[in-house]
Amino acid sequence: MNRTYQQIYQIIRNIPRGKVATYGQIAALAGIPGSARQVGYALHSSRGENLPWYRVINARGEISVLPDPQVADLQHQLLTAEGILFDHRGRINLSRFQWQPSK
DNA sequence: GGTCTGACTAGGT
DNA sequence: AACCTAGCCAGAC
Repeated sequence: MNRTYQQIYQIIRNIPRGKVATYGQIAALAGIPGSARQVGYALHSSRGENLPWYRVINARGEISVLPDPQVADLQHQLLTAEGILFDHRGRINLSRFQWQPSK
């Protein structure tokens, strides 16, 4: 595993309970702004890492289209269990629930 | 080593 | 607000 992936994982581990972060946000924090896709890839190849992967969502506040719909369902449950609310279209209010590091 | 794919995003329409 | 497009770059083949 390379250093960038480790940074990505470390950042995700820092997302506090009850908050979410976007792929692009994590990419920027990991020093690879504009490379949100790589964050998605890092997650995809991270099964086994001890990560709150479910706190990572896309920039529109939605659970991304995942390879496995059951995983998306699980993600929805886990977030709800932390007190994060979804609107009737399945979207999270980012201005309310997005993690604001160092602020 | 060229091409294609995709847990994405910002910007334009 | 929804849809389209170009840009993105690590893996898979």
